Amino acid sequence: MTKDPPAPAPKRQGRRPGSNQTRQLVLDAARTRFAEDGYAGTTIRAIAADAGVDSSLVMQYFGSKEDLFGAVMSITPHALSRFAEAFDGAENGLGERVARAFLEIWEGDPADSEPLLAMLRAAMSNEQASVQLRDFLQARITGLPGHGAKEAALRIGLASSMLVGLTVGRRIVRVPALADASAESLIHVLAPALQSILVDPEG
Amino acid sequence: MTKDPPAPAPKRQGRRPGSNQTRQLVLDAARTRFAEDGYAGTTIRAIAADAGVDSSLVMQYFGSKEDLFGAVMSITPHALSRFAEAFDGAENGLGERVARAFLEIWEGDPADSEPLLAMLRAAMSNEQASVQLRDFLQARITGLPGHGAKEAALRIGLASSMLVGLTVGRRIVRVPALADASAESLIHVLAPALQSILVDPEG
DNA sequence: CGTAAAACTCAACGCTTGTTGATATATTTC
DNA sequence: GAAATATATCAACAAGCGTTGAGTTTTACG
Repeated sequence: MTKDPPAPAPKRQGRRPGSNQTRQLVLDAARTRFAEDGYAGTTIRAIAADAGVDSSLVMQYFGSKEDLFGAVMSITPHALSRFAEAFDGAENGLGERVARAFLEIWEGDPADSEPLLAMLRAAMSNEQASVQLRDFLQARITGLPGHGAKEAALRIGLASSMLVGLTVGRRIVRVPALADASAESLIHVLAPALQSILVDPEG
Repeated sequence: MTKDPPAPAPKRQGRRPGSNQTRQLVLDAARTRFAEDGYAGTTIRAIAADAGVDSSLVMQYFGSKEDLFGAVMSITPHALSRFAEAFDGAENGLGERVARAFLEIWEGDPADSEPLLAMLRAAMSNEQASVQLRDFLQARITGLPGHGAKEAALRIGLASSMLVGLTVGRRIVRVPALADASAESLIHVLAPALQSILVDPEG
């Protein structure tokens, strides 16, 4: 039980921890690169070049490529709340609300969609990303009114994977029929399908 | 218009082109590796080790990693015909037939599913695979009765991407709710959704 | 000023990668 | 057996990778 050294005024001299500006620059470059090229396809050197710094600075900031990737992969609060509010509310129109929320996020600010894209692309061959995406989807899978727990999990899992598939088709494989379609025409076909998955007509 | 040299009996001497056995061994190892680790994550050396040969032999047979990958990626005739017959027939029950055909292929012979898995995994970061998968999906996108050409393309595209998403969830990200579900319980939820995508109730 | 700390760069390391040419071993025909 | 051709191995390459440690510049405090 010795007292901690008081150090009430630890004002050390020297340069202050500074602007975080470059760090954010690196983070942005990494986010875009990982989203574009996947985990294995992205190099620290390329990220550093995009950010206009030396590759060792990237290491100094983030420790390793894996750690940098971990720092990039995250669902923004905005995207998260957008999903949550779509699931809230009456069963009626649930399918359309979810479809609309999903498409809005993907058509909106890249800062919301790029981490998701990076996660998805990397989840194909990187275990860390795979676990993260799995946990995110799993977290969405909770009580859905009117079903047993097991069937509710299956239904939300299927709905999520359907949206994942849509993103793969539109943004990654870029199937023209999907990539060129307007959000409204997608919703028109998507909404009833999602509704039938989420709300069993016989339930 | 000079006559071609007749060369009726070009019986050259030397060892005959032989068994193709090793070549097939390499091809099998490559198929499994690419399906498991993706394109970037797979190394020629690993494939060669799996097949029990030297890595230069792989190069000698297939020229390059890209060419080997091209030789691996292919939809088997069995899988192809299974899909085609599911799309044939009455609108009634179309969703269930497609869902059933799809799951049968994935639960069946790995020789049918592994090239598809390799293709899908690699399509996330490899342009060649992306194009191949896009062409395959695009080829499926043809006349669907009762709709205009553009809407038909959108509907089949959406149905396909939904099935792609299911595979991502079950086989790649391995979301427990999907990976552990039985084929029957998946079909029970999937079939009505596919039906609503493929056959517009208002059409 | 001097000094200390942060921000940043430079040059190199050990390693793995796809790919290559030389070389050795089988197998077949003359 | 000799020659020719297929099959397979070996050792090495040039390039790129993540990563490291030492060194340089910039900024802030005393």
